Amino acid sequence: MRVTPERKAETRERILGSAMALFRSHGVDAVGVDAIMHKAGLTHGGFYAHFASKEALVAEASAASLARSAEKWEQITQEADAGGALRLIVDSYLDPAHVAMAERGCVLATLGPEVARRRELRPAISDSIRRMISALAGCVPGGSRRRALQILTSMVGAVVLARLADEPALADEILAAARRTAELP
Amino acid sequence: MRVTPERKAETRERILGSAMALFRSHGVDAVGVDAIMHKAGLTHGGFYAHFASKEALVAEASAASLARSAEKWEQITQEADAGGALRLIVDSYLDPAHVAMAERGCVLATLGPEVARRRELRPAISDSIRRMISALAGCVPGGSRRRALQILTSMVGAVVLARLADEPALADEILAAARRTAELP
DNA sequence: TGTACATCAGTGAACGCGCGTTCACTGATGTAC
DNA sequence: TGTACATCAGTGAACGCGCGTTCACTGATGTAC
Repeated sequence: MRVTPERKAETRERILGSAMALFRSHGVDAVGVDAIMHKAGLTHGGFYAHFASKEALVAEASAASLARSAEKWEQITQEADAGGALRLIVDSYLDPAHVAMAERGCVLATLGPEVARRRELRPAISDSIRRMISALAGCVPGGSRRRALQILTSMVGAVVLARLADEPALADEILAAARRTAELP
Repeated sequence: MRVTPERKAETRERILGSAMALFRSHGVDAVGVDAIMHKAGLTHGGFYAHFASKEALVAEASAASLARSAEKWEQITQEADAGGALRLIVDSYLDPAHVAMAERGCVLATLGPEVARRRELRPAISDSIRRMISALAGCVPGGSRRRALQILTSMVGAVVLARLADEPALADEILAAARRTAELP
């Protein structure tokens, strides 16, 4: 059943979206092409009309997920004053809701080590990391890149650690400490 | 070929050691029982004389790897004065050599998200995290638990991010920023 | 101490299963006249 | 505008392959007498 280019693009986006959510929830290797296509409302055979291989999808999905985060941060810094933007970014990142909803969470904290093992993905991921650092630096006193890195670094570590905590109290303590590193009470 | 209990225990440790290294290098799902046993100098069939299943090995290997890190930190705090211990822990964690050698690296940064998805592993992992926090708090001014959490959090995030960097300069900048969070130049 | 039997760590073939990928087919839509 | 053919997104059966696990077997060592 032939379809307009627009509808084909929509289907492709739907597959990408399903993949982004499933990879972040369960990890790249634990999610099959079958599950991704099913979540997108299709059957597995049609996958190869949109992507050359599962690996190609992994590359595109992880890069796109993180680029979306970078874009969101850039928007926030453009729409709010420096202090407000920093608060918005940090509070939403260190929100227990972010910890709980890995399927929509930051790729750095959900798939960081898995993505790092695929060397060919690093350039695209690093581009988004640089954008995130710049966005943070733009709303930090003095525009300090080092301060931006300190904040990014502790936010990513905090979410990774909070997800490992077996008690909410420990997770909350971890998130609160990272909030302090960003100099927010 | 029957064997003394001591030799059996040695073999078991060898399998565990192979698994710990391979999981950290390539991820849990990318490493098969076959590869683990081969690295231990055995054939795959013998695996089940030592572990009930691959999942049981994953649980034991990840918990043991992290417990070893916790133990190392505790030893350092006992053998050095506070300032020296903090410097030793932080410098070795934020060493580019740690970033490069994932197979011997901290489980939090190599397998954090993967382990977090297996809920049943969280208690054992959290126990080690608590020990690491206590060890750090013991060598931080005022014994501050919050300071310990801030340091742990940024160290884990820094290693995750440094492994994603496509250029050594970016990785070094990330590690240097985290070193500053620990108030080391 | 020496002999006969029991044990069981480790081997390697075999198992079922789910994976990524391929392929013949379909039918709705695009294009040519 | 209407008709005939070409295209190709999506279907679902089939493929080879590697995985986790099982199992009959082996032979070195432990135990009983």
